[in-house]
Amino acid sequence: MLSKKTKYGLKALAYIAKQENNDPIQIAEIAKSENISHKYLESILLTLRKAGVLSSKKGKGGGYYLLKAPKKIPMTDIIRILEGPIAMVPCVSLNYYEKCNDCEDEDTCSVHKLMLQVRDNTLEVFRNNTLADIT
Amino acid sequence: MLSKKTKYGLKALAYIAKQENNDPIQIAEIAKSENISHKYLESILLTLRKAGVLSSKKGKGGGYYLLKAPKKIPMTDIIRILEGPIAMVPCVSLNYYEKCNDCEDEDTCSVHKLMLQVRDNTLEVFRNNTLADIT
DNA sequence: TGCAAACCCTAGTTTCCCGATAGGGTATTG
DNA sequence: CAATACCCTATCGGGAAACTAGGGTTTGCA
Repeated sequence: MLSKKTKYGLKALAYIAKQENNDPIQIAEIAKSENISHKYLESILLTLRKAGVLSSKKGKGGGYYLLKAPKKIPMTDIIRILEGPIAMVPCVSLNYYEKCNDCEDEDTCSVHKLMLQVRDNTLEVFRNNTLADIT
Repeated sequence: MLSKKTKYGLKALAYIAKQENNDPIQIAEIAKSENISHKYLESILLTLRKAGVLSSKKGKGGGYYLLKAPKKIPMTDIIRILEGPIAMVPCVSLNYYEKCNDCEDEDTCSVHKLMLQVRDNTLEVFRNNTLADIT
């Protein structure tokens, strides 16, 4: 299941990407439009800023804006920042690999093989979609 | 992320399906072989039994056995029993649909469109794999 | 018949983390 | 300098996930 953090983050990014120009958008505006708690959204945008997807401008007239063109931002990046691993099991994760402590051999593990297929398919969807595609 | 419940359940089912004949297998044997807590595995197998995937035999020499041939048991069934919805968001779930309370129109929702693609791809993997494929 | 093997079942308990809030700090504009 | 808006850390409640406890019931075999 997708966390609300990821969902809200995606919606917020889509909202920002939807703008004509790249002027900073205020948290309050996004929060109101997308029905997200102001404070919670703030923490999510902060995460995206630290990860280098967004940048911000302080003070009056400030807000958040994209650092790259929406077309240049693949879903894989955003999902990994907000949700973490794309794989359903750590032992098939590319970026967050972790060995299972209950199974000895991954090559013969029944779950491993199956989840590898799921990961590959999901990854393809996220790779073929950029922020521009979901606006 | 896949829950341990699902992971353990899949491993246990694969173990049972791997047997030559369909003689009952004891919980203890599976638990030991797959490094799963006996009691926890017991509750998982119980779920699978109630869902009609497994049946059991009580008393000495008893255990769990499959009700259908592994080839006839698609992954979709097992995943839905153990994990619940396959979709990452309730609003794109076939079997567990639920409307988002934060978004008004699903057709214009950026998250909705994306997650629909993911669901379709994941579903295809689970439909094309039966228990026989993961043994 | 009786004991031991195994499953049956309910109800905890513990741990973890998600979602959200609080409360201030800091920079910028006019 | 005052209002605006982002910056940052800490905390907290609730709920689910991952087991655990403790018995009950059925069955096979000596």
